[in-house]
Amino acid sequence: MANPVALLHERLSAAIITALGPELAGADPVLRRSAQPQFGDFQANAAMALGKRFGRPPREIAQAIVDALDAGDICSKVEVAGPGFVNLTLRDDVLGGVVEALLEDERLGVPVAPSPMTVVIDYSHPNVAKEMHVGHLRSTIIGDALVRALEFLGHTVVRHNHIGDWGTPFGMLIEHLRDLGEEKTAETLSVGDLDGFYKAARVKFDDDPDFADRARQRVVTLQSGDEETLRMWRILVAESTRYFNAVYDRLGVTLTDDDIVGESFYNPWLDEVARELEANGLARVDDGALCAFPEGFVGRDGDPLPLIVRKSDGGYGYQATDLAAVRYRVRDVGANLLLYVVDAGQAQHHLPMVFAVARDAGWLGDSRPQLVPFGLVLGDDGKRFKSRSGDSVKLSDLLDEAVERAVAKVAEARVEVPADERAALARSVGIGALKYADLSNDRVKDYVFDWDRMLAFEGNTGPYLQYAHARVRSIFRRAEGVGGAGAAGGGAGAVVVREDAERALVLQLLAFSDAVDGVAEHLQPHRLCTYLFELAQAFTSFYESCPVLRADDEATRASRLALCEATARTLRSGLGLLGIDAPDRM
RNA sequence: GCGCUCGUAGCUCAACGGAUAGAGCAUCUGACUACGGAUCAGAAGGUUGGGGGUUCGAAUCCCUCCGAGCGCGCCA
Repeated sequence: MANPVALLHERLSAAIITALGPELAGADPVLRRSAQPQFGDFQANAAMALGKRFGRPPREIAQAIVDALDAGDICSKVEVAGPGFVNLTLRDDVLGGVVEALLEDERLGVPVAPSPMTVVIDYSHPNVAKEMHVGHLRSTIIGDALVRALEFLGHTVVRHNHIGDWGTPFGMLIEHLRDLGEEKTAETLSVGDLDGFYKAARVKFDDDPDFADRARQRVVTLQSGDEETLRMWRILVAESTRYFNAVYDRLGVTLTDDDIVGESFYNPWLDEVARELEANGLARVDDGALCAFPEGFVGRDGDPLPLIVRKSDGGYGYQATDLAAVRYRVRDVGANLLLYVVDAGQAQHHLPMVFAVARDAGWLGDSRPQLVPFGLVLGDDGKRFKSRSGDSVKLSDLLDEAVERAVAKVAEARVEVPADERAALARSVGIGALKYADLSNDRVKDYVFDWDRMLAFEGNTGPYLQYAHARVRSIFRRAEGVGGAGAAGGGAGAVVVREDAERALVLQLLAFSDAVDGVAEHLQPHRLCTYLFELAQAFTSFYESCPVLRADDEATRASRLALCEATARTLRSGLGLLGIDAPDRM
């Protein structure tokens, strides 16, 4: 049988039409999981709103829908309750069929999106010759999780790593490179001392007027396209991206060099962007700078807030670059949806202004720009997460510590892990814990960083989920060892759902599709985290109360093995969509 | 001053406008000759920052006040 929930949705829609008339075609039956298990498996909440609309008691409407509903092949019980809820309980044989179908389906019951989009997603965006820190961590892993979910749903996703590789600081950085020598520069950047390099340049810029003059001059030379200056600029970019890639690799994200479309990429179009805005009357010169004043943005004094397209010195800044990027992503990439995974505080004026100007200029067409803002990482003092020295925490140091702590945890493992697997396992656990701790919180809120909590094997953590997965896998190792029937492959026998714990597990397996949809629709990875945690809990509960290998009879054993198989695959797949490994043993 | 975001159990967090606001941690009570106890079963813990409003129904939407964080002209 196809997904019984989807079927039920169709039948309820049909019943609404039968009961209330054809004008209700397309009405949402408001089908949800039940608030409480004792009410049933699902509830349909449409009757209350419809009662209002038709001026009839909601319970009467609910009863009419139930009378018109043809769902005997799906539900064992359908009843009206409370103010007008329709409570629905699925048949046990239907639930058994669900698991059999899931095991036949590579996609684990997640359909592809009916109307696939082309999505450009702007995330990670570190700055050349500048260290990556926790803010980049959030952008990178949230963006990466969204990418994976959107791609899984069949959308075309174009990653844009909008690295900061252009603009004023490069005068200073290139001059510092010249002073330091190319070889020494490459060495410094490749070992990851990006902050050291940047700060040294900064200090010279602030303290040495002569250096500052050279730096300012160098920006002009760079932007005018001087080949020798560009060559030095490329050294900075190449060494930095090599370092970024090393971090991405450790982090296990999908970004590659092919995804780098930095600020410099848009340089050739900036003049055109400025000219077009000026010609359209959308920008005018104010205080020497070419500014656009989109409606609805006011500054401190209540004056219109400018978006500075071209600075008074004739140069272009990030605002022009972002305008050109919108134009490029819509016109040349063909994006329907533009996502920006950015710090919530950082771009609260800037990007909405860019969107407003781009819309006024007609560059957006039917495409939709969408901020995907995220909150701060806080220390246990409730303030912005900092290292002991008070600096922002280097992302690479954070990764080191995560793996280091995981090594210690893995050493305590009860199950012998072969020595050659230990390093990889510690990495999977440490990095997974770090990512899960971040992704499991509502993206837009600040969250408190706590090593002990994230690496705990109890509670809503990465390790708990990985552990649940490893336990299921362990059953299969044993089953194979014994050589019993239906050992590994699964999907062989009929699935019989009898115990409460089996029922709860199957209902949770059935909800995977909604969880993935929720991530894509709301751009919130934490929905999948919550789902997987509940799945892991449903499994361990089943695991405690329903013997698998020692089941009473062969049919039950095969049925429960199939449940285990579906659980393991869903856990692995779900963790995979979050960018987290699912080791077979830990 | 204006704007944006947030405020839920002691702590960390959930909850497409739906029923009695749910988890985890910590606390307390149970279950170990274990298909992996890094677990499970259960108890206790709440005026959803305060006050109004809309709605059959509000943690969720609107207004207001309080509190926290962030932003507001040539840096990104």
